[in-house]
Amino acid sequence: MPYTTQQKLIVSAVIEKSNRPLTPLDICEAAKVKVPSLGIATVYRALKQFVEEGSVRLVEVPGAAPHYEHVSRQHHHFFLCKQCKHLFDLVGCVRGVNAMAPSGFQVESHEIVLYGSCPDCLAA
Amino acid sequence: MPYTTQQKLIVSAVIEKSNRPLTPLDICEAAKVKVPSLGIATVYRALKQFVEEGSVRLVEVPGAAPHYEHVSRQHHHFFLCKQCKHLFDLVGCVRGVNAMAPSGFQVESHEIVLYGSCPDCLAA
DNA sequence: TTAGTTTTGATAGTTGACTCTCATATGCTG
DNA sequence: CAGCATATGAGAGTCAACTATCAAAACTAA
Repeated sequence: MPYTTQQKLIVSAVIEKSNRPLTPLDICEAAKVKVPSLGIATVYRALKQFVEEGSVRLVEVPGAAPHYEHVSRQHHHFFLCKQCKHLFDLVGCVRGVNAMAPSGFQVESHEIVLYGSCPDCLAA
Repeated sequence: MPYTTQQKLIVSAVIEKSNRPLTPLDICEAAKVKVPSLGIATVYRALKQFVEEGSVRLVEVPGAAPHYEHVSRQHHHFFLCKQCKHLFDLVGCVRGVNAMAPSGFQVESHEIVLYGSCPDCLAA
């Protein structure tokens, strides 16, 4: 049975407190503030465990590295800034998306991603 | 200035004639029928040139390898079968997608992907 | 055709995202 | 707190998708 360690607690806290999906490296950076010796392998191991337990979700977006977010966040989609590569959340969803499939196709889920520039990069 | 070679002509023809997006390996396989000695590096070089010229478009979908398609194909989105990993085209698009972005964000494009099972895999 | 430039194919190398290994450290249970 | 199970960190290894290298071949303009 898994042990509860400082590293896992910090990694979990970082994900839970973030207001956007994070990459394993983002998480490692942020967690090092509390546990400076933290290795990337430990972050990956923690993420794997959390995803299996169901507390964290993998977010895959074309054109971006894999990100992770806490499952408590509701159904939503993403905005990927082409300049800084940051992923932002979009609130809400468009109706009728699943109806785009032709008959005979069974839709299980969908993903919507907008691409462009975020306010910060537009200002710079 | 770029030369016009047999290899590039074949690669271009393969992409143009396909009714779905292809991976570099798909393209290499198909083109080898005409140019058996074709190397994968040449396919990548041709793809890079075509994308720069604007005649071919890169299609990135999470859960699938990078695919390429001819730009003459109209705006559309994709259905990824989770079983056979084939990418299918969807006709049409949903209105109001770009309006999902909060003010301050500049949207350039969007991508919609449906995930599920295709008719063939459902039948099997 | 010739001369110069570009392209090709085979293969080695690179990159990013993990995953494994193992000695050491930490957490848990009695 | 003793003793065993699990976890950690550092670095090596893996894997897929490219990308660089370079001698030989193909292309183009004159």
